[in-house]
Amino acid sequence: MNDPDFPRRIRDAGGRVTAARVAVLRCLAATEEPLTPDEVLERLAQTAGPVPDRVTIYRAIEWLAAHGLVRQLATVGRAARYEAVEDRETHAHFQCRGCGQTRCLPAPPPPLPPLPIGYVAERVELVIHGLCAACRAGERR
Amino acid sequence: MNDPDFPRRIRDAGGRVTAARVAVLRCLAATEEPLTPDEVLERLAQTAGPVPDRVTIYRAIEWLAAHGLVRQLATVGRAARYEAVEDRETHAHFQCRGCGQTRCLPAPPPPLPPLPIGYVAERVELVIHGLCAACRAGERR
DNA sequence: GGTCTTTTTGCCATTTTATTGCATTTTTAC
DNA sequence: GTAAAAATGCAATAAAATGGCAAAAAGACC
Repeated sequence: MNDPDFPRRIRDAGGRVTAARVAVLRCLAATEEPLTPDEVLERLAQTAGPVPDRVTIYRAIEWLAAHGLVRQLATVGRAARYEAVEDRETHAHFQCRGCGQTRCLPAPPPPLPPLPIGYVAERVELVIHGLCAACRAGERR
Repeated sequence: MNDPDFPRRIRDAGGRVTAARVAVLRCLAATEEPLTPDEVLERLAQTAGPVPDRVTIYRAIEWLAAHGLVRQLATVGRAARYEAVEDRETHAHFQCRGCGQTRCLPAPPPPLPPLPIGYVAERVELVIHGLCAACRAGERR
């Protein structure tokens, strides 16, 4: 498991420890599925304490992403989705074309194809497009 | 190689053959890299003939995607990106975190991880996040 | 704890990307 | 050529994200 001391992780990254950053990081770390900024806001709104402004959420996520505590996923939806960076095993992302939901799946790390010269790879992401159980049941067949 | 008879492919998909659909499909098929709707519009604007409205481009892409002639990629950028569906060899997508550009790379098809029951996979996409040669040179090191 | 400096936040306005409604035009079948 | 169905253009609207700036909070120092 990862160190759940979010304030320390933020301080170690060289930033100020603010309520918004801690709340956003905790929210993303506590969630199974990657969330959009608005989904983070919704969840924080249901928690005790003051709710940060939407713009603050965006900026907190931006800062967390720039400092490697959170990462943005490749998605087909309109809104960006983020997940906390944990050192759990590698995983892929399933994305439902029906409801747009994204969820993590355990998966071995895929092989890295050769890149053009001068290019550097920093991360490899496997995205499985398809239909989730609920959406499949909902489609007329 | 693929059949370049775009009107026929559109008719075979069960739709009307319109100038906008043919132009959008041809544009995407003629381009190395996946394009955003606005990039498609830019390119069509530089071509001879009447330029379709932006909304028409959106709707043409939507129709083409719904009928399997075009597909939307998983991206981290703000705008959606599309590529023509060709039966060329499988490929991955490289996405530069500097300039946001997306390009195709030849790559073997990645293994499909097991899915939760009830889920169906329709496509697997491999996304390599990193820096392109130009952006890497631009970053201070 | 009090004071100072720097960073972050909240609010408002704005931009970018995408979607909807509806009258007009185009496509296709006959 | 004509009629029915579908697609388009235009204007308005929605959704997601960003920028500017004054007020507030965090951290460093005493």
